[in-house]
Amino acid sequence: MVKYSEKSESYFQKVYEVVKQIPHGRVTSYGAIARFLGTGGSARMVGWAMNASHTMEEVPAHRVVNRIGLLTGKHHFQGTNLMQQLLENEGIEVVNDQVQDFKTHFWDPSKELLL
DNA sequence: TATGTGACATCAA
DNA sequence: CTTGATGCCACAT
Repeated sequence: MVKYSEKSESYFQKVYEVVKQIPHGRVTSYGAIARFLGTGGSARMVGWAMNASHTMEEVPAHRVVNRIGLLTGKHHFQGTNLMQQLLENEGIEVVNDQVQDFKTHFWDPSKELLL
């Protein structure tokens, strides 16, 4: 059972903010977000935050993939291929649940966002 | 307080 | 190159 409280205004909130700031047509990795937040090794936490994201706010979790550009969390979306559809809708080529030219579409918050 | 969990990341063999 | 094992940290029970 992974259904938790509705509001976790903490680390999750920070993750959401970063994810929301992802430019249209770009994707990032959990590790990049985690490192940007300063937690670094808590990349798994980012994914966990995403888990709650779809139940809390409208966070473009489809723009967040693992470091190899694999849509690991697509099963958490409503549809089976919803995540891929969204990415393709933004001009990102996705094949076999994997982002093509991931390095090209990659968006590093610590570099692009620059805080 | 302690234990379990997670949509990852990284290293070793 | 592929597979396995470990670390990691925040949150929930």
